[in-house]
Amino acid sequence: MKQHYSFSVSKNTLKAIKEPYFKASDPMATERYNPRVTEPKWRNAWDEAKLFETDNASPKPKYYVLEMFPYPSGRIHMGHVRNYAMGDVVARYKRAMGYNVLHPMGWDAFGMPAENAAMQNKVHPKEWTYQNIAAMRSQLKSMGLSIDWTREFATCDVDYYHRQQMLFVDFLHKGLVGRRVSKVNWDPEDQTVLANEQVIDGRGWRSGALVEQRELAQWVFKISDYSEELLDALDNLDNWPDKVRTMQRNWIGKSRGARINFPFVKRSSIKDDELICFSTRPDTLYGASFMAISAEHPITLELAKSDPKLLAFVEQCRRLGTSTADIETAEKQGYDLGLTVKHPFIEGKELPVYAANFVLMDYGTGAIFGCPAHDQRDLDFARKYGLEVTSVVATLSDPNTPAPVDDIAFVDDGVLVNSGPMSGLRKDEAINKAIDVLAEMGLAKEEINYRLRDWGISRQRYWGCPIPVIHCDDCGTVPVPKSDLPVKLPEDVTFDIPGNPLDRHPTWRHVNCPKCNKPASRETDTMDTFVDSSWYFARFTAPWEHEPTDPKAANDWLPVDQYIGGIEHAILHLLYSRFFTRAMKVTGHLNIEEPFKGLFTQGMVVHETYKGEAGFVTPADICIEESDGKRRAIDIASGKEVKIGSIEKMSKSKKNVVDPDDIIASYGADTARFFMLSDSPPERDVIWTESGVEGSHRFVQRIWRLLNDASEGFKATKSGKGIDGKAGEISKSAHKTLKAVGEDLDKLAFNKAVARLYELVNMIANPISEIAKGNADPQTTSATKEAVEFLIAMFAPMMPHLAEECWQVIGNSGMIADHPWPKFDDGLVVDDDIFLPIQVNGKKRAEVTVSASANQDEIIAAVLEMDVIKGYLDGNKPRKVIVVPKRIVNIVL
RNA sequence: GCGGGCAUGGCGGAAUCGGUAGACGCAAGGGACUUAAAAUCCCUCGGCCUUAGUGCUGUCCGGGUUCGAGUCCCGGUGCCCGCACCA
Repeated sequence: MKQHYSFSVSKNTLKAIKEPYFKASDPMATERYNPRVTEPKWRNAWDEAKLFETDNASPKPKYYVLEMFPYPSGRIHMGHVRNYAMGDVVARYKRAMGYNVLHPMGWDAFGMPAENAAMQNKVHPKEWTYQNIAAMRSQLKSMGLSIDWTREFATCDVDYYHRQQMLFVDFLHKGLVGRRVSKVNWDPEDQTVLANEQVIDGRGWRSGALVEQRELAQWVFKISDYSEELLDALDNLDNWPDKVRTMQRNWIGKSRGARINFPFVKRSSIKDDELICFSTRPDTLYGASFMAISAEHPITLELAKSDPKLLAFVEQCRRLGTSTADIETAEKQGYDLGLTVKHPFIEGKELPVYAANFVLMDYGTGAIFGCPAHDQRDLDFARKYGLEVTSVVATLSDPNTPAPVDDIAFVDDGVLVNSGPMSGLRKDEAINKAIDVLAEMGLAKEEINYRLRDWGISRQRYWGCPIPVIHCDDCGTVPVPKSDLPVKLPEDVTFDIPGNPLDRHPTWRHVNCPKCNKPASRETDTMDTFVDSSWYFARFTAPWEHEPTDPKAANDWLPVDQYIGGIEHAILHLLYSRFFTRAMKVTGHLNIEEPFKGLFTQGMVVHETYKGEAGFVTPADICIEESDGKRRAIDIASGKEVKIGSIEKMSKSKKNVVDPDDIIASYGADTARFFMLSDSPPERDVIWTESGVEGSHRFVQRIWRLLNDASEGFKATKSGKGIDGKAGEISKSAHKTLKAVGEDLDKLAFNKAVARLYELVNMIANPISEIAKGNADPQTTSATKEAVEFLIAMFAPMMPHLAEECWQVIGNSGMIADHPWPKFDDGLVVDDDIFLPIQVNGKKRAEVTVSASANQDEIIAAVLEMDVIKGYLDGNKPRKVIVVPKRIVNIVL
């Protein structure tokens, strides 16, 4: 039996929900709202009406809202609740606004955890995954999301990965896929390859193991061909957070410079005539004092064959890790190769060539010229090996003297000096000039370099989409013909030893070559799971199609109008999806470039941590006591006090997770959803607190009580606008709130919308009480009923079940989920009288209420007549009176 | 190191274009109702003050622009996020 969320304050509330509650003094009083009964009831009603099933053929304008689909880990967590609550508000709001809304759900279902579970628990990954999906689907359904479940799929469904294999084959034919033997990041723990994007601080993003470098034949998607386009198009994604765009820009890492040839002078045994390097600062060539090439550079490797000491140096560089700590502590090291090159500008000058540990083989050409005065790494290196340091850039403040360089290189903008044709030019001009001059000499050309590498997708795993390719000794790699697709995963596999089960399967890999029919073997690598999530949003538009997409449906629905998910996908998933959409355009599956028009990255759900003698304690086992203004956490089981620790992201290791199931069982889905939308701005982290949930739940009960108490009065009245007096005020508040909440929801400012709902309820609470007592006049009752209808419509996207129940209780027919968003009256959102603060010399001293039609002179006259103001004026005339219409009056003495 | 962001009561946060700082919620304190508790309702709630006011002060710190600055500009401090030996 599940223990409910046990805080001292909440116990009574929980008890009260379980038992009907009556006011002691009034046996006729309203029963408490019981979400356990009403929530399932309304979910059934929506299902039966097929309210959220989306028709592609509907003539209404389309709106596609999508939350990043979950990995089926087993149970949903609060982060999911927050994510899907936000998406559901948008979906329901847009639906009410008259859009044909597509709001689907699926499962990012391939991946390592299923294989880990298979190894640990002797359960097949497929079984484990589908069980988890079933459990999580039922949890998500209990949230009351307006999802079209008829479009649901999991990426591990054969139906889905079949289409992914079709896409792969199409990409292959269009030259978007390559096969390369290359150095790859090998995760020794997971025994698989990782993309650069999946290596964080030199460790596998999932396993945390130190990544090794290995040579492997890899399938790659040629994302780097799209570097420029992916970069340029970011400028137009103006409904994306700047932060994400910046991160992608940096990741693509464009830099402009020159590819420069340095002819060898002393060339030893090597056959190359020249050393080619890349530099973004060719302007500083006059300050060059050495050349450095990577330990992995072909010239280094060639020389190392006959030089044991050099070979030792190369191996030492390889051993050096790639983690942050290693890089920061690593000293610049080099090995003099005994070669020299000719300086392109300075007659007779030769530069020595070193192999160096700080030069990367996979950026630029793996070779650089060292200009110590204007590059910190080069300076460190030069100081260590006693090389000359020649400053050739002057500061802007002293443009004739080379900037002095001691331990810190001068890298800022400046004026070139002692630099031949570049002398006297500013940095940027000098770079252009250098490229021009070198180009004329035939020694260089302009070059753009990108940091972005091709996307290696081969994974030596079982639980992924098989790469539909066959290796034939005679024909090479042959794609599986489309008529032979899908290449299904075999189910009879074992996980008792590490490595890829597909590799050791007795029969699966043996096939005949589709071209020559001789015995051949299947590719046993599967695709990186990021491939699965790179096009699922397109599949949702027509998941029934035989082809990967129905291009018309895809073009009609895409791009996704509002995509919502975590910032952690800012680079990987979002960049891959942008590439995939382009690749799908090239292969005719759709005709757009960008998959996501609007992107919103929501913050995490965080919670306090509690630490006892035996480690972290979960919040469900804690009771918070408060006395003398101090909060203490008590472990319920032992009765001992535990330490209240820092606020952290909810995680199993910190044991600070709150199970959504418990919350929904105790308070209902609406309370959980409403709390997730309250208080914190959605892009920021939200702190889960029990008292906060209590507050949301109080609001639920308060609305219910108010509307129930007055339900007879409402049923007997038609709703309408109030003209004057109390009724007029109520209508103004209601219409103003309606306008403001609409604007807030358009901006996804859920926390502000929530605050306005509280304000409106505070405003109409008294009139509702009067109606309940039978004391209200008909006009007030009518205006209040309209305000209540607005209120229900406004919180319906946030608390959909409560909204239906309330809609019914005030005597309205139909379902609010199917009701259009109300329209505010322009005349009611402007005030007749305007309240103006009055400042004297910029400090607030008084206030005045004037008619909205009053002109500036009338306002000034009225203000100057006020006794308070006369007191400040002391008989003098003000030097100046500033009236900002509808804002403020400021009198300057 | 490079790039980006943030800083407002006891707490989460509001404050549209430079115009009443602290909406709304939480917590806290007081009161009503009750045999009692819970629930509910009402009140107080940035700080300071022998003058309680038409008072002073207050949005990380120091300057500036302005009739007026949480908001804009310059300089600094602290924290957070991303990338990182990228030539």
